[in-house]
Parts: sequence; C-alpha cells; structure tokens
Amino acid sequence: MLTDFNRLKVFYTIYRYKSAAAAAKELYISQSAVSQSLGKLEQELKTQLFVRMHKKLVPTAAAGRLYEIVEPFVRGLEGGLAWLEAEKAGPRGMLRIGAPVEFGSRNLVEFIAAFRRRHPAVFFEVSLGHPDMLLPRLAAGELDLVFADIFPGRGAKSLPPFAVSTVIAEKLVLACSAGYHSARLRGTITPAALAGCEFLDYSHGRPALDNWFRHHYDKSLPGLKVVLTVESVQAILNGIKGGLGLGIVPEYLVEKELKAGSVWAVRTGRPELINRISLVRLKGKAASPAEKAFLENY
Amino acid sequence: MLTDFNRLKVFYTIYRYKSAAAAAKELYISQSAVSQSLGKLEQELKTQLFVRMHKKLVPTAAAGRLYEIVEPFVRGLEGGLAWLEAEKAGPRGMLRIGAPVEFGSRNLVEFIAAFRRRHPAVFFEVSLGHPDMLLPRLAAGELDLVFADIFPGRGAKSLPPFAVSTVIAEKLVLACSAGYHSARLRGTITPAALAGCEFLDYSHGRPALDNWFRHHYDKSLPGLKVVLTVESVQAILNGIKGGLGLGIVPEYLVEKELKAGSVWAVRTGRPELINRISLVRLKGKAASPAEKAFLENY
DNA sequence: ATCATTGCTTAAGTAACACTTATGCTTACA
DNA sequence: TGTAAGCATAAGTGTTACTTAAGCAATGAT
Repeated sequence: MLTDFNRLKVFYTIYRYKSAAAAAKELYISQSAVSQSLGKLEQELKTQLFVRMHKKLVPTAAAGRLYEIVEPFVRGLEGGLAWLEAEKAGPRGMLRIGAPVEFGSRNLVEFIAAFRRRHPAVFFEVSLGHPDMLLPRLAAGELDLVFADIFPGRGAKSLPPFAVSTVIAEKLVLACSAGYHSARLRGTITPAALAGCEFLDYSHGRPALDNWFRHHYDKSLPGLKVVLTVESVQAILNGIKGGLGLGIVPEYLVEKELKAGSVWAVRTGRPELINRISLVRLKGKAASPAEKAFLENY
Repeated sequence: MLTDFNRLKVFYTIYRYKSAAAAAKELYISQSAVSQSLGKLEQELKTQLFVRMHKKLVPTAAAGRLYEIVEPFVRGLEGGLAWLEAEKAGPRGMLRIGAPVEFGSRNLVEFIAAFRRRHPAVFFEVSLGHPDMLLPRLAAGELDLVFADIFPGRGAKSLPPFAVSTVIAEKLVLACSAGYHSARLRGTITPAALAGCEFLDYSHGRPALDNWFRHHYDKSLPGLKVVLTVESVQAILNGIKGGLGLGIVPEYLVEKELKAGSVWAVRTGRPELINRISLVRLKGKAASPAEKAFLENY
C-alpha cells in the first residue's frame, strides 16, 4: 500500500489548482512544503505526476488517473463527515434493532410508527429472531440495540459486555380453551391433574412450560405430552383457542377472551410468571441522538 | 477537510481485523501507535468509532459508514497503483494524440493500426483539429503528443515549452487539372500569369497559397481569386481535378496523376516547398514505455 | 479459585520527518 | 530590460507520530 496518504491530499489540491502556490494557500502551509510533498509522492510512485512549467503545473496522464481515484474519495469523505455531523446534531440516521419475532412485529413496529411521527429523519432496520442469534450480532456491532426476552433461568450471567434494562414486564399465563377446560380439568388444579393434559410450546426443549412449572410448583414436570411445537405466539394462541391443549401466552393477548370466558387460565395462587422483555445495548457504546431519543421514549 | 488522511489508513486496517494488535502487525508499527492513532481520529471526528471490548474492537454504526467510504478508495488505489506499475513495465495504456485532420485520419490511423499489431495493450484517443486548438490542450496536459504542420512563417518562436521534432517532410505543389492548364496557362509561368487564375485554399486567410508564393517568388500576391475555401485536402484535390483552379496539395497525393498527365503542377526552378509535419511534446515530460515505443517507430 | 495470557490504554521519552525560512532559477509581462 | 511570480532546493527547526514501559481488565487453563 501507499506509505503516506497525506501526500494524496496535497496532490489532490495541487491538481485542482494546477499550482503549488495556490494549493499551499488552501492548505495553510508554505509553497515549499507543497513542492516537497509532491516530490516525495512522485518518488514514491516512481512516476512523474506534473510537468513543471512556468507558473503552472501540468498534469501527466498518470496524474489524471490518480486524480480520478482520489477525487470521488475526497467528495465521499466530505459527504460522510457532513452526515456524521448531522447525526450528532439531532435524531436522524439509521437505527439497527433486533427483537424477538412476536414482540418485534407487534409492539416494536407500533412504537416505531409513533416514533417516526416525531422524528421522521430516523429510519430503522429491524432484525427478528432469537436472542441467541441477535446478541452475537449486537456484540459484533451489526446491531445497535436488541430486545430480548431472557428467561430468568439462563442468560444474565453470561453477558458481561452488555448493558441490560427491562422495558416491559408482561404476565405469562398457562391457558386453554373453555371447551378443553371443561372436558379435561374439572375440579382443583394440581400438578398431577395437569400432567395428563396436552401441551403446546415454542421450541422442542419446551422452555416456556418448564419455566412456568418451576415458577409455580418449584419443579419441572418431565414427560409432558407436547402435541405442538411452533415458534409463534399467534400460532400457540390459535392452538389454544382450537382446543389443542394448554400453552403459555402473554396475559394481555387473551384478556378479552378470559373475561368473556372463552379462554381459561390456570391460577395457582402464586403471582403470575413475569416475562421480562429487556433492552440490551453494548456496554461502553455512546448513544447517538437518534438512539437517545429512542431509549428515552421506551 | 479531515486533517490527517493517514489515520484513515490505520482505521481501515483496524476495521478489517477488528483488532488493534493485528492492525499493528500489518502496518509494521506498535500496537500502541495504532491505539493512539484511532484515539486521535475519534477525537477529530468527535465520534466514537469502536467499542472497546476485551480482545476485540467492535465497530459502531459511524465506523461502518466511514469504512464504506474508505474501502472502495483503498481498493481503487491499489488497482490504480498496480496499473501504473504495469504501464512502467511495458508499452500499455492510453496514448492521447492530437493531429491535423488530414494527417490524422490518413497517415496516423494507418500507423496506429500497424503499431497496435505489435503492442495490442496500447490504445489511442485521437483528437483531430488545428494545431492552434491542439497545442493549448497539449500545454494543459490533456494530450500526450501532437502532430502539427507548422508553416515556417509563424510558430517556432512562440512555443518555448514544447519539444518539436520533424517526422515527415512532404513536398507541396501548386497544381491544377490538365484541362485548366491548357486553357489558362499556356507559355511560361510568371507571377503575373498566375495572378489571373482561380485558386483554392484551406481557410479564408489563404495561408497555404501565401506560403507557397513567398517561398517561390519571395512575395505574396494580394487579390488572388480564391474560388473555394475548404478545410480538407481531399476536397481541394477533387476541386483541382474538376478544373476549379489551382491549389496546394502534397505531391505524393498526385504522383500518379502527374505522371499520367491528368494533373499539372507549377514548377519555378526552385526546390519545392516543404510541409514539415512535426511531432510536438511537452518539454520535460517523461515518456511512458508506450510513448517511447510510439516515438521510436515514427 | 487462581494464575497466566492476551489485548487495549495511558504516560513519558525519542526520533523521524514535515514544515518554515531563505535563496536561486526560470519565465512571463510591462 | 527590469520586475514579479512560481517552482525547486538547502538548511534548520518544530511538531508529532512512534516506541518503550507500566497498568488494567477479561478470558481460559491448571
């Protein structure tokens, strides 16, 4: 690679003015410095860049070629720096956000819509997926912030470089349809009574169910009949309504149905399990105005 | 503009490795120097570019943007420098040549065709026109070399920054058709006899005719009847053959016709006027291998 | 758990080199 | 012919980028 990029800056200026004296004035250095810098560059490239004529430096073909490389760069740089300045001045620019599928396509998009009404110069790039996929991307600098629904069990301790703050705490209920309930769960609810039922969960390790049982009964029930595994709250909800069995869903999603009696939720006397949606950022990363505005409002 | 371009080179290397230590190794400087350079750049931009994490530098969005500007530049630069190297190694690349219309579209193009058979990596950009238009472009570095038919009268002294060498010396004759001759020029040829004839010239100052008369009779004849002015040797030639009158043409173009007797040329006893086609280059400009090869063969 | 390793940062000293001042040369223009 | 403008070169100086060294934090192995 070229040893000294600064000489290119001098070259660029000389080329524009076809004059060392004019370049010196623009660069706030002496004409001699410009001349020396050009000489060094020519030596370095072992190529003549200008023909010295009286009161004028005439570019050679090589100089023309070099200028065509340097010119778009300088222009791009000026534009880019101006953009950085603008981003520091107020909320604008791109925000790259990761979020769980359901939360991202529901709450987050709604919030973004509201946010953009106040800050139309901010635009978004949302990546939906598991925190397991999202957090490494955050750590690699590909995302600015990530929403993660980290269950109390795992996570937490294995994330030293992250700054975590809870934004939403939604109650999780174990629910089934009224029909399923009246058919399979008459009488008081006990772990033993539940053990014979059909269940729905989000992935094959049944993390949601295990978590719920540990919270409410201090133990997980092995050998549950998980009849449906699907990575979608909406799908689980539909399964519940269709009488497939019992599944974990955010309580606010079934509020109407619970009141109407079409859906029934297991109550154990203990407070409901809380699903904390956390906002994760890289520890030590300065927040841009756009990011600040986003964080303040959430 | 940015004060120090060299820091961008360091930034570029850091970004590629996401590591200051690796960048230091590649740049053959200490890791500390890399760290300091990055710090200076961030200060200069007043923007955080990397989040310092253990054994890793994680780029921010701003760094990504900056990289997208710098990266194509570095790649373009590498390509461009490789090209310069290649051009120095052997005859290749672009040659920008200026020439008079007739010479350029006839002799020059023929020569280029032969030249390219030996050096297929050399390509050409030919500008046709008056030396008056071409030489300033040569002086401005827009052309590498110019063929010029400079009449002895002017030129020569007003071109101090140019290096001139004659490449072709063609005899110019004042000719007319056999029919025109027998009808209008019986007997011995004198200036007085010629004065009553019709003439053809290349431009309205009748430079060719004046030049010819000064050479052969040491004076120019004012008030000549110039019945056709056209900037084309071929057109003049056709005019002569058509019996329009007398015109100046290169002797070799009418050699056959002179021998056959269909065209007749004025002979004064003096040696013929010589039209020197000169090759003009910028004094002090180093010739590329392609240019060298071109000059050697001409 | 503890220790060794790795990588980044900061501080201080040094060495390199870019810049300035000064001079001379060339050319254009009055 | 003289003067002014522009570039090149030389010598000296000043800035600053770099090196060396120490400190800190996080990781992974024993």
